[in-house]
Amino acid sequence: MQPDSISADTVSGLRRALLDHYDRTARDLPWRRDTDPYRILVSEFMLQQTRVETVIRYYEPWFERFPSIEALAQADEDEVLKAWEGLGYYRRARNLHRTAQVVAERHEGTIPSDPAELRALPGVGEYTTGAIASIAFDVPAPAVDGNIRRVLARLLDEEKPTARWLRDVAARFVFRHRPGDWTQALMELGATLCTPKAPACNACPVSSWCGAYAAGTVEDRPAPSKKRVVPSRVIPLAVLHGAGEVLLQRRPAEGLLGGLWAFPEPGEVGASDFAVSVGLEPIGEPSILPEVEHRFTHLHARYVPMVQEVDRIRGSVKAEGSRWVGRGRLGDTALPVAQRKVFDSWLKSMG
DNA sequence: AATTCGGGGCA
DNA sequence: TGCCCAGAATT
Repeated sequence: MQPDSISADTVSGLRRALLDHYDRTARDLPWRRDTDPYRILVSEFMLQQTRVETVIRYYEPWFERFPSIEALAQADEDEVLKAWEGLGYYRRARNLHRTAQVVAERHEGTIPSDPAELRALPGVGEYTTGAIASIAFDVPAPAVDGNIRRVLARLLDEEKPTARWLRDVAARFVFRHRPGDWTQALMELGATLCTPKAPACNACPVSSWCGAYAAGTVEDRPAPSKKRVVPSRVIPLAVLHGAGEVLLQRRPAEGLLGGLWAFPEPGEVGASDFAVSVGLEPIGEPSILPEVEHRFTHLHARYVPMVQEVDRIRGSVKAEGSRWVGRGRLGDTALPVAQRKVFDSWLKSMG
Protein backbone atom coordinates (compact mmCIF):
# COMPACT_ATOMS: atom_id res chain seq x y z
CA MET A 1 0.00 0.00 0.00
CA GLN A 2 1.28 3.44 -0.88
CA PRO A 3 1.85 5.97 1.91
CA ASP A 4 -0.37 8.63 0.34
CA SER A 5 -3.31 6.26 0.03
CA ILE A 6 -3.86 6.26 3.79
CA SER A 7 -6.95 8.27 4.65
CA ALA A 8 -6.88 11.03 7.23
CA ASP A 9 -9.61 9.27 9.19
CA THR A 10 -7.54 6.13 9.36
CA VAL A 11 -4.53 8.04 10.62
CA SER A 12 -6.39 9.92 13.33
CA GLY A 13 -8.41 6.92 14.52
CA LEU A 14 -5.35 4.74 14.67
CA ARG A 15 -3.34 7.35 16.54
CA ARG A 16 -6.02 7.87 19.16
CA ALA A 17 -6.49 4.17 19.77
CA LEU A 18 -2.79 3.46 20.05
CA LEU A 19 -2.02 6.44 22.30
CA ASP A 20 -4.93 5.57 24.58
CA HIS A 21 -3.54 2.08 24.88
CA TYR A 22 -0.04 3.44 25.50
CA ASP A 23 -1.27 5.78 28.23
CA ARG A 24 -2.87 2.86 30.02
CA THR A 25 -0.22 0.19 29.60
CA ALA A 26 3.19 1.79 28.99
CA ARG A 27 6.02 0.00 30.79
CA ASP A 28 7.77 1.95 33.52
CA LEU A 29 11.24 2.21 31.99
CA PRO A 30 14.14 4.14 33.56
CA TRP A 31 14.43 6.54 30.62
CA ARG A 32 10.75 7.41 30.80
CA ARG A 33 11.07 9.08 34.18
CA ASP A 34 11.75 12.43 32.57
CA THR A 35 12.78 13.92 29.23
CA ASP A 36 16.22 15.20 30.22
CA PRO A 37 18.02 15.27 26.85
CA TYR A 38 21.24 13.74 28.22
CA ARG A 39 19.34 10.81 29.73
CA ILE A 40 17.38 10.30 26.49
CA LEU A 41 20.56 10.54 24.43
CA VAL A 42 22.30 7.87 26.50
CA SER A 43 19.26 5.59 26.38
CA GLU A 44 19.04 5.83 22.61
CA PHE A 45 22.72 4.99 22.15
CA MET A 46 22.47 2.04 24.51
CA LEU A 47 19.27 0.78 22.90
CA GLN A 48 20.69 0.60 19.39
CA GLN A 49 20.32 -3.08 18.47
CA THR A 50 20.07 -3.92 22.15
CA ARG A 51 17.11 -5.15 24.16
CA VAL A 52 15.42 -3.08 26.83
CA GLU A 53 16.09 -5.72 29.51
CA THR A 54 19.81 -5.64 28.73
CA VAL A 55 20.11 -1.86 28.77
CA ILE A 56 18.38 -1.48 32.13
CA ARG A 57 21.39 -3.02 33.94
CA TYR A 58 23.72 -0.42 32.46
CA TYR A 59 21.54 2.67 32.53
CA GLU A 60 21.61 4.11 36.07
CA PRO A 61 25.23 3.09 36.78
CA TRP A 62 26.18 5.14 33.73
CA PHE A 63 24.91 8.33 35.36
CA GLU A 64 26.72 7.58 38.60
CA ARG A 65 29.97 7.62 36.63
CA PHE A 66 29.03 10.34 34.16
CA PRO A 67 26.35 12.48 35.83
CA SER A 68 26.34 15.11 33.10
CA ILE A 69 27.27 15.37 29.46
CA GLU A 70 30.16 17.63 30.51
CA ALA A 71 31.47 14.92 32.82
CA LEU A 72 31.23 12.43 29.98
CA ALA A 73 33.05 14.75 27.60
CA GLN A 74 35.94 15.09 30.05
CA ALA A 75 36.18 11.38 30.94
CA ASP A 76 38.96 9.11 29.70
CA GLU A 77 38.02 6.73 26.93
CA ASP A 78 39.13 3.77 29.05
CA GLU A 79 36.59 4.69 31.69
CA VAL A 80 33.87 5.09 29.07
CA LEU A 81 34.61 1.69 27.55
CA LYS A 82 34.70 0.12 31.02
CA ALA A 83 31.19 1.43 31.72
CA TRP A 84 30.10 -0.03 28.37
CA GLU A 85 31.83 -3.39 28.96
CA GLY A 86 29.58 -6.29 27.97
CA LEU A 87 27.04 -4.14 26.16
CA GLY A 88 28.54 -4.78 22.73
CA TYR A 89 28.92 -2.71 19.58
CA TYR A 90 31.67 -0.76 21.29
CA ARG A 91 31.86 1.86 18.58
CA ARG A 92 28.64 3.19 20.12
CA ALA A 93 30.51 3.98 23.33
CA ARG A 94 33.25 5.81 21.49
CA ASN A 95 30.69 7.68 19.40
CA LEU A 96 28.73 8.64 22.51
CA HIS A 97 31.94 9.91 24.06
CA ARG A 98 32.74 11.93 20.94
CA THR A 99 29.18 13.25 20.77
CA ALA A 100 29.55 14.55 24.32
CA GLN A 101 32.75 16.31 23.30
CA VAL A 102 31.14 17.80 20.19
CA VAL A 103 28.23 19.07 22.28
CA ALA A 104 30.69 20.64 24.70
CA GLU A 105 32.81 22.26 22.02
CA ARG A 106 30.29 23.27 19.37
CA HIS A 107 26.96 23.54 21.22
CA GLU A 108 28.07 25.11 24.50
CA GLY A 109 27.22 21.95 26.39
CA THR A 110 23.59 21.89 25.31
CA ILE A 111 22.27 18.99 23.25
CA PRO A 112 20.64 20.50 20.14
CA SER A 113 16.95 19.96 19.42
CA ASP A 114 17.22 20.60 15.70
CA PRO A 115 17.13 17.29 13.78
CA ALA A 116 19.79 18.40 11.31
CA GLU A 117 22.19 19.24 14.13
CA LEU A 118 21.40 16.02 15.96
CA ARG A 119 21.99 14.02 12.79
CA ALA A 120 25.49 15.50 12.51
CA LEU A 121 26.57 14.06 15.88
CA PRO A 122 28.77 10.94 15.83
CA GLY A 123 26.70 7.77 16.18
CA VAL A 124 23.40 9.58 15.64
CA GLY A 125 21.70 8.18 12.54
CA GLU A 126 18.26 8.60 11.09
CA TYR A 127 16.42 6.70 13.79
CA THR A 128 18.26 8.20 16.75
CA THR A 129 17.75 11.68 15.34
CA GLY A 130 13.98 11.22 15.25
CA ALA A 131 13.91 9.49 18.62
CA ILE A 132 15.84 12.19 20.48
CA ALA A 133 14.08 15.05 18.71
CA SER A 134 10.63 13.68 19.43
CA ILE A 135 11.15 12.17 22.89
CA ALA A 136 13.46 14.77 24.45
CA PHE A 137 12.25 17.91 22.68
CA ASP A 138 8.73 17.18 21.40
CA VAL A 139 9.83 17.91 17.85
CA PRO A 140 7.48 16.17 15.39
CA ALA A 141 10.20 14.13 13.70
CA PRO A 142 9.61 10.58 12.43
CA ALA A 143 11.67 7.68 13.75
CA VAL A 144 11.76 4.13 12.44
CA ASP A 145 13.42 1.36 14.44
CA GLY A 146 13.04 -2.39 14.03
CA ASN A 147 9.80 -2.45 15.99
CA ILE A 148 8.19 0.38 14.07
CA ARG A 149 9.31 -1.10 10.77
CA ARG A 150 7.43 -4.29 11.60
CA VAL A 151 4.36 -2.44 12.92
CA LEU A 152 4.08 -0.22 9.84
CA ALA A 153 4.65 -3.09 7.43
CA ARG A 154 1.80 -4.97 9.06
CA LEU A 155 -0.56 -2.01 9.34
CA LEU A 156 -0.24 -1.40 5.61
CA ASP A 157 0.30 -5.06 4.72
CA GLU A 158 3.59 -4.26 3.00
CA GLU A 159 5.74 -7.29 2.26
CA LYS A 160 9.00 -5.51 1.53
CA PRO A 161 9.12 -2.10 3.23
CA THR A 162 11.96 -0.08 1.73
CA ALA A 163 13.76 2.65 3.64
CA ARG A 164 12.07 5.25 1.48
CA TRP A 165 8.63 3.77 2.04
CA LEU A 166 9.16 3.60 5.79
CA ARG A 167 10.30 7.23 5.93
CA ASP A 168 7.22 8.36 4.02
CA VAL A 169 4.77 6.35 6.10
CA ALA A 170 6.37 7.35 9.41
CA ALA A 171 6.31 11.00 8.36
CA ARG A 172 2.62 10.71 7.50
CA PHE A 173 1.84 9.17 10.88
CA VAL A 174 3.78 11.68 13.02
CA PHE A 175 1.57 13.14 15.72
CA ARG A 176 2.28 16.83 16.21
CA HIS A 177 0.58 17.09 19.60
CA ARG A 178 2.57 14.33 21.30
CA PRO A 179 5.52 13.42 19.07
CA GLY A 180 7.59 11.64 21.71
CA ASP A 181 4.74 9.57 23.10
CA TRP A 182 3.73 8.65 19.58
CA THR A 183 7.21 7.38 18.74
CA GLN A 184 7.30 5.38 21.95
CA ALA A 185 3.75 4.08 21.53
CA LEU A 186 4.64 2.58 18.15
CA MET A 187 7.79 0.97 19.55
CA GLU A 188 5.95 -0.27 22.60
CA LEU A 189 3.36 -1.95 20.40
CA GLY A 190 6.09 -3.73 18.45
CA ALA A 191 7.89 -4.80 21.60
CA THR A 192 4.89 -6.10 23.50
CA LEU A 193 2.05 -7.16 21.17
CA CYS A 194 3.09 -6.83 17.53
CA THR A 195 6.06 -9.14 18.06
CA PRO A 196 7.98 -10.90 15.27
CA LYS A 197 6.56 -14.31 16.18
CA ALA A 198 3.15 -15.10 17.64
CA PRO A 199 1.83 -11.53 17.68
CA ALA A 200 -1.08 -10.93 20.07
CA CYS A 201 -3.53 -9.52 17.54
CA ASN A 202 -6.49 -10.35 19.78
CA ALA A 203 -5.13 -7.87 22.35
CA CYS A 204 -4.02 -5.26 19.81
CA PRO A 205 -5.67 -1.84 20.12
CA VAL A 206 -5.28 -1.12 16.39
CA SER A 207 -6.12 -4.47 14.82
CA SER A 208 -9.22 -3.01 13.20
CA TRP A 209 -6.93 -0.68 11.20
CA CYS A 210 -4.41 -3.40 10.38
CA GLY A 211 -4.13 -4.41 6.72
CA ALA A 212 -2.18 -7.57 7.43
CA TYR A 213 -4.68 -8.60 10.10
CA ALA A 214 -7.51 -8.23 7.62
CA ALA A 215 -5.61 -10.13 4.96
CA GLY A 216 -4.42 -12.84 7.33
CA THR A 217 -0.79 -12.14 6.50
CA VAL A 218 0.44 -10.81 9.85
CA GLU A 219 3.04 -13.55 10.36
CA ASP A 220 4.44 -12.90 6.87
CA ARG A 221 4.90 -9.14 7.26
CA PRO A 222 7.50 -8.01 6.76
CA ALA A 223 9.06 -10.79 4.71
CA PRO A 224 12.06 -12.41 6.43
CA SER A 225 15.48 -11.32 5.21
CA LYS A 226 17.63 -13.89 3.50
CA LYS A 227 19.98 -15.61 5.88
CA ARG A 228 23.72 -15.67 5.48
CA VAL A 229 26.23 -18.32 6.41
CA VAL A 230 28.23 -17.30 9.47
CA PRO A 231 31.91 -18.28 9.12
CA SER A 232 33.74 -20.09 11.92
CA ARG A 233 37.28 -19.28 12.90
CA VAL A 234 39.82 -20.76 15.30
CA ILE A 235 41.65 -17.95 17.08
CA PRO A 236 44.72 -18.78 19.17
CA LEU A 237 45.32 -16.47 22.14
CA ALA A 238 48.61 -15.92 23.94
CA VAL A 239 48.17 -16.02 27.72
CA LEU A 240 51.58 -14.76 28.87
CA HIS A 241 51.88 -14.52 32.64
CA GLY A 242 54.45 -13.90 35.34
CA ALA A 243 54.48 -12.69 38.93
CA GLY A 244 50.75 -13.37 39.19
CA GLU A 245 49.84 -11.09 36.32
CA VAL A 246 48.87 -11.66 32.71
CA LEU A 247 49.54 -9.59 29.60
CA LEU A 248 46.68 -7.82 27.84
CA GLN A 249 46.84 -5.69 24.73
CA ARG A 250 44.61 -2.92 23.47
CA ARG A 251 42.89 -3.79 20.22
CA PRO A 252 43.01 -1.36 17.29
CA ALA A 253 40.39 1.39 17.34
CA GLU A 254 38.79 0.14 14.12
CA GLY A 255 37.35 -3.31 13.62
CA LEU A 256 36.02 -5.99 15.93
CA LEU A 257 36.06 -5.06 19.64
CA GLY A 258 37.88 -1.86 18.75
CA GLY A 259 39.59 -0.11 21.66
CA LEU A 260 38.97 -2.93 24.12
CA TRP A 261 41.63 -4.96 25.91
CA ALA A 262 42.25 -8.57 24.98
CA PHE A 263 44.79 -11.37 24.96
CA PRO A 264 47.21 -11.02 22.05
CA GLU A 265 46.45 -13.09 18.95
CA PRO A 266 49.75 -14.69 17.95
CA GLY A 267 48.37 -16.28 14.77
CA GLU A 268 50.39 -19.28 13.63
CA VAL A 269 53.19 -18.65 16.12
CA GLY A 270 53.37 -20.71 19.32
CA ALA A 271 53.04 -19.11 22.75
CA SER A 272 56.74 -19.31 23.65
CA ASP A 273 57.89 -17.95 20.28
CA PHE A 274 55.36 -15.18 20.61
CA ALA A 275 56.70 -14.33 24.06
CA VAL A 276 60.18 -14.02 22.61
CA SER A 277 58.89 -11.85 19.76
CA VAL A 278 57.58 -9.29 22.25
CA GLY A 279 60.82 -9.28 24.26
CA LEU A 280 59.89 -11.72 27.01
CA GLU A 281 61.81 -14.76 28.21
CA PRO A 282 59.75 -17.97 28.48
CA ILE A 283 59.92 -20.05 31.65
CA GLY A 284 59.06 -23.74 31.38
CA GLU A 285 56.75 -25.34 28.84
CA PRO A 286 53.56 -23.85 27.31
CA SER A 287 50.14 -25.33 28.15
CA ILE A 288 46.57 -25.05 26.94
CA LEU A 289 43.41 -23.78 28.65
CA PRO A 290 39.94 -25.03 27.66
CA GLU A 291 38.61 -23.54 24.43
CA VAL A 292 36.14 -20.67 24.69
CA GLU A 293 33.46 -20.61 22.00
CA HIS A 294 31.85 -17.29 21.30
CA ARG A 295 29.21 -16.41 18.73
CA PHE A 296 29.40 -12.94 17.31
CA THR A 297 26.63 -11.90 14.93
CA HIS A 298 28.80 -12.41 11.87
CA LEU A 299 31.49 -14.74 13.22
CA HIS A 300 31.68 -17.91 15.29
CA ALA A 301 34.97 -17.79 17.15
CA ARG A 302 36.75 -20.67 18.88
CA TYR A 303 39.38 -19.14 21.09
CA VAL A 304 42.30 -21.42 21.97
CA PRO A 305 44.21 -19.97 24.96
CA MET A 306 47.90 -20.96 24.92
CA VAL A 307 49.52 -20.34 28.29
CA GLN A 308 53.19 -19.46 28.71
CA GLU A 309 54.94 -18.29 31.87
CA VAL A 310 57.50 -15.55 31.28
CA ASP A 311 60.27 -13.84 33.27
CA ARG A 312 59.00 -10.51 34.58
CA ILE A 313 62.39 -9.46 35.95
CA ARG A 314 64.78 -10.11 33.12
CA GLY A 315 62.45 -9.11 30.28
CA SER A 316 60.08 -6.25 29.47
CA VAL A 317 57.33 -6.04 26.89
CA LYS A 318 58.11 -4.28 23.66
CA ALA A 319 54.56 -4.51 22.30
CA GLU A 320 52.59 -1.25 22.02
CA GLY A 321 49.48 -0.71 24.13
CA SER A 322 49.95 -3.53 26.57
CA ARG A 323 49.45 -3.85 30.32
CA TRP A 324 49.86 -6.45 33.03
CA VAL A 325 46.83 -7.27 35.13
CA GLY A 326 46.38 -9.62 38.04
CA ARG A 327 43.58 -10.96 40.19
CA GLY A 328 41.15 -8.17 41.00
CA ARG A 329 43.39 -5.59 39.39
CA LEU A 330 41.51 -5.06 36.16
CA GLY A 331 40.84 -1.41 37.03
CA ASP A 332 39.46 0.40 34.00
CA THR A 333 40.48 -2.43 31.66
CA ALA A 334 37.43 -3.15 29.51
CA LEU A 335 37.34 -6.81 28.53
CA PRO A 336 34.99 -8.34 25.94
CA VAL A 337 32.87 -11.21 27.26
CA ALA A 338 34.88 -13.99 25.63
CA GLN A 339 38.18 -12.52 26.83
CA ARG A 340 36.76 -12.26 30.33
CA LYS A 341 35.99 -15.97 30.20
CA VAL A 342 39.60 -16.71 29.23
CA PHE A 343 40.83 -14.39 31.98
CA ASP A 344 38.68 -16.12 34.61
CA SER A 345 39.79 -19.49 33.29
CA TRP A 346 43.42 -18.44 33.72
CA LEU A 347 42.77 -17.18 37.26
CA LYS A 348 41.19 -20.51 38.13
CA SER A 349 44.16 -22.41 36.68
CA MET A 350 46.47 -20.37 38.89
CA GLY A 351 44.50 -21.34 41.98
C1' DA B 1 22.03 -2.13 -1.23
C1' DA B 2 25.25 -4.90 1.24
C1' DT B 3 28.70 -5.43 5.20
C1' DT B 4 30.57 -4.88 9.46
C1' DC B 5 30.17 -4.02 13.85
C1' DG B 6 28.29 -7.70 20.42
C1' DG B 7 25.89 -10.00 23.19
C1' DG B 8 22.03 -12.20 25.12
C1' DG B 9 17.51 -14.47 25.34
C1' DC B 10 14.34 -17.62 23.64
C1' DA B 11 11.67 -21.23 20.99
C1' DT C 1 20.83 -23.77 16.26
C1' DG C 2 18.23 -19.66 14.13
C1' DC C 3 16.32 -15.31 14.96
C1' DC C 4 16.18 -10.65 16.44
C1' DC C 5 16.80 -6.75 19.19
C1' DA C 6 14.66 1.42 20.42
C1' DG C 7 20.99 1.03 14.15
C1' DA C 8 25.18 3.54 12.43
C1' DA C 9 28.97 3.90 9.45
C1' DT C 10 31.20 2.46 5.57
C1' DT C 11 31.59 0.91 0.91
